[in-house]
Amino acid sequence: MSLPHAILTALVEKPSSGLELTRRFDRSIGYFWSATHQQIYRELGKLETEGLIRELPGRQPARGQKKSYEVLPAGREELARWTAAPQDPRPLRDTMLLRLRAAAVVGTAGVGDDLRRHLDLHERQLAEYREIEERDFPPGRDGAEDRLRHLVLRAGIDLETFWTGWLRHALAELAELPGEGAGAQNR
Amino acid sequence: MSLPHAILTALVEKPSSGLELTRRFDRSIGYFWSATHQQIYRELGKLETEGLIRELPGRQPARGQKKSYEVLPAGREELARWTAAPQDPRPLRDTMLLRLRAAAVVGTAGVGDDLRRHLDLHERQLAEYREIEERDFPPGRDGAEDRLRHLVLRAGIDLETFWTGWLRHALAELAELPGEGAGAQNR
DNA sequence: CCTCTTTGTGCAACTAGTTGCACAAAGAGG
DNA sequence: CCTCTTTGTGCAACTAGTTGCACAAAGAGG
Repeated sequence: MSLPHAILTALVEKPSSGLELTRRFDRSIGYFWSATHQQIYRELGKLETEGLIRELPGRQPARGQKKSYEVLPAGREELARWTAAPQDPRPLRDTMLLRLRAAAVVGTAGVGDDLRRHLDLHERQLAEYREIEERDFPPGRDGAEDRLRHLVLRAGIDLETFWTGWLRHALAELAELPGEGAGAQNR
Repeated sequence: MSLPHAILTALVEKPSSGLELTRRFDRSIGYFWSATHQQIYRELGKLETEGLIRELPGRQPARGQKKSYEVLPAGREELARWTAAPQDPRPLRDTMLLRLRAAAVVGTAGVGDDLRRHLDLHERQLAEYREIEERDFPPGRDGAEDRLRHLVLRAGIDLETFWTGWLRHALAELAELPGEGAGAQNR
């Protein structure tokens, strides 16, 4: 439902080839809408046949057969339409929360290690977001585009802040419980 | 990947029929692993043929042909195994963030209303979580099961707190931007 | 009694997302 | 030159999740 619009957004920001898009998804757009390169190529094909994007003209095939795409007016309209349309937030699906709930009935053996690992992952992600913030959003810029993008980055930062805080709390709770590691069984 | 384990967790907590599970997913487990009744029935079938759960014996068919299931030892083992196994957090996919990023290039017309609507939804969810907290986790309880479940609820509360805070911030930012509602176009 | 609604279970078809390759061209290292 | 790796594009098969029904039994309302 949203991948085509994620790609349209990326291409409006800057026309790109499939691989460039893949890279940009890994670094930026993908922070809140992840996609694999296979998904991206498939979707580029669809968007092209639907007439929302086209191959950038005036391009030598360069290395490989690298094709670059740009967004057509119809694509921009579709993106604007989609952006303005109301949408319900998608229901949460989080494995770690589910696992803790499961641990309440089958024991907490093993989860502590993975909580620590997740804490580390989220700390790295948070650090990365902060670097991006310092680099791309120095104080004093206030174009509309910058402010909106900063707002989105802010969400990422706040989310990771929530996770690191909560994971630390979870680890502290777990430490107080009897027999983690020994394979605590309740009932 | 995780639906069967969500169901196993729910069934270990309390044996149930398909409909009861559906209700419990709407109220509790589903807060962090949502599922439709069709998914649930399908999965119950699979879990039964795999020998992880079985129909509760000694049950009159009551009304309809209501079948209740309970977890077998093999199911409990599988759940414990899954809980202890390391798993990567699944990449984020959030439509609202994507839409704001899109709004940065195609204009913010229309998003304000939906931001307000989302704020309202998240505020309700937060209120609901807080009620559950007051009702189910009065101060002073500290069985391991309760503490773990409380921890999970805490994550829900903190997440909704993040969303309400961020959405308010987003609305404030948007109000400062030129020409929302008039269909702001950049470039 | 007879309809109408609610409760409960489920199939079928579809869409979205993932996994596992395949393969061609170009450059790197000997 | 010849292999080996990297870059770039993509197909095919699968798994997970969603949507749209269908239908039967029980209870509610006249």
